[in-house]
Amino acid sequence: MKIATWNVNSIKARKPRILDWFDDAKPDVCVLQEIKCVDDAFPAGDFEERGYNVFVHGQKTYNGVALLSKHPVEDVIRGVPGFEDEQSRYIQGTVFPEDQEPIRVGGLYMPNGNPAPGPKWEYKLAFMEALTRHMEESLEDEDAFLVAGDYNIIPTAEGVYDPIGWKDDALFRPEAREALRRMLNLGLTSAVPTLLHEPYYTFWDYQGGAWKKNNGLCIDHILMSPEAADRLEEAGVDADARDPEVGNGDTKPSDHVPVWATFE
DNA sequence: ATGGTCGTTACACGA
Repeated sequence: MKIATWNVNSIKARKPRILDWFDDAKPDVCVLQEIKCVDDAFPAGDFEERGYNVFVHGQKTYNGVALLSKHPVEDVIRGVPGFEDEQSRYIQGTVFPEDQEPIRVGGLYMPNGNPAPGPKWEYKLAFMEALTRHMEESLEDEDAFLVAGDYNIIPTAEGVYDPIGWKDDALFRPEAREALRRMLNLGLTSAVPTLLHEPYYTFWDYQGGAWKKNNGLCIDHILMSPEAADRLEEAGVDADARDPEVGNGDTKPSDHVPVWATFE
């Protein structure tokens, strides 16, 4: 079973590229971030005709997340439990494959947090704390659980092309890296680094020719509970999706690329 | 040397 995450930066602007990727990558489950539309504006039909059940936690202009699954989904949650939030940044559901054990899948769009310090940074700190608490509570159930998405956190210096230049950025500040380590210390494991033993990026800014210079960041992650990690088979990053020369030339790429993992 | 991001929205903001 293949589970993917992708910050698409507008479902409307990106639709042809997204559908091409779905037809090629064929994820069983995919969480999308920054869909930038309300629930009713999400093009559910395009995914339903490909066999997906569609769950949306939308928001106009900013944010918005979705959960797509070829398998039945139950217990859908919108928003981080216990965290009052006007912004649509989290969706979760329990996926029931026909011939495998179920797995709870969370789709995350963490606040960016810039500029730091300031109210946006404070919001990010509060969100990270609430998400950590939700992860901790979820782990008590001791079943397969993962949170995939745009964490907006660079884990280590290997995850940024210019660590010194980014040291005060909300994506790389010590408090953000600490928050991610706190999640890992709960017992969660990051899927891609477990199997890919080299640095990698998942985001390249639109500005400054970042893609051509490979000025990337590693900010999209899949964190797995021990029970999910035990079932991990493969994991990867579809970096080609960032290349304007590859794929649908009429549609510009997202600044993020899909990150995925497969489970037995 | 020149211009040098994108998406949504509306003439600015967030990333």
